[in-house]
Amino acid sequence: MMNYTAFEDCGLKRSLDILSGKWKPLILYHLFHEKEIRFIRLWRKMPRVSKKVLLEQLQQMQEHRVIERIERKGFPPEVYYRLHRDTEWLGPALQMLEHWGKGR
Amino acid sequence: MMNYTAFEDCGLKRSLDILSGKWKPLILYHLFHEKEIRFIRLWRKMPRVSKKVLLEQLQQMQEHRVIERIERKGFPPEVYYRLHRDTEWLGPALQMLEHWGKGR
DNA sequence: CGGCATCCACATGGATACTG
DNA sequence: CAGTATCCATGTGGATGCCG
Repeated sequence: MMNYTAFEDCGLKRSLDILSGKWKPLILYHLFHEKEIRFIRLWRKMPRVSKKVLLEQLQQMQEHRVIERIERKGFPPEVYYRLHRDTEWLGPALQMLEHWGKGR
Repeated sequence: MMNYTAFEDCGLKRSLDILSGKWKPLILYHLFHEKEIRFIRLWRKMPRVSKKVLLEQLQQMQEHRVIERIERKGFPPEVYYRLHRDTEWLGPALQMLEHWGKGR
């Protein structure tokens, strides 16, 4: 078996804190599909979240460099979100979790 | 890039719900190290959790087949916890998360 | 349209004491 | 020692409305 000493300072906890929550996995799902998605469109895909909460989740994910925010000036405003590069390479791990999760 | 259609039914959300929380990542950490650990010993390693909460977390993890509970009859009672086999093969994914988490 | 400000409900975690 | 029962604090998510 592998050496799990790496868990010691619990980056694991930090990751899980960052990626989990009521809506973040769903957001991740959509961003893995669309690469770049406009806020209003993302919101329409998740009709059960309030705008406030969706925004909060997105902001937290920005702070943790899970996603990036792209703003195109003008009126009405246009804001897009996309995965951060660092998150893309996490894809395989997330897919394992996805697969594992289906068994429960 | 990979095909992330697998996220569709959001096993990802289920996994993250199951593995995250205030103490579960820590519990996982200890179990990845010790393989089989007695309740009281685990508790002493996590002095800031109340016994009640620790027990709750362990029970939930049992229900989701993340860990197994082993009881050795007698008095005083002896109860051990260990990772479920299905969780062990998740190790690599968790290590990626561990590594990724350190960067934030 | 994207983002805030309020106010609020409820689930989750916590302190403590008790039992077999 | 392992597990339960109470009671309680608080944070996270939610409904709604306003603003540039």
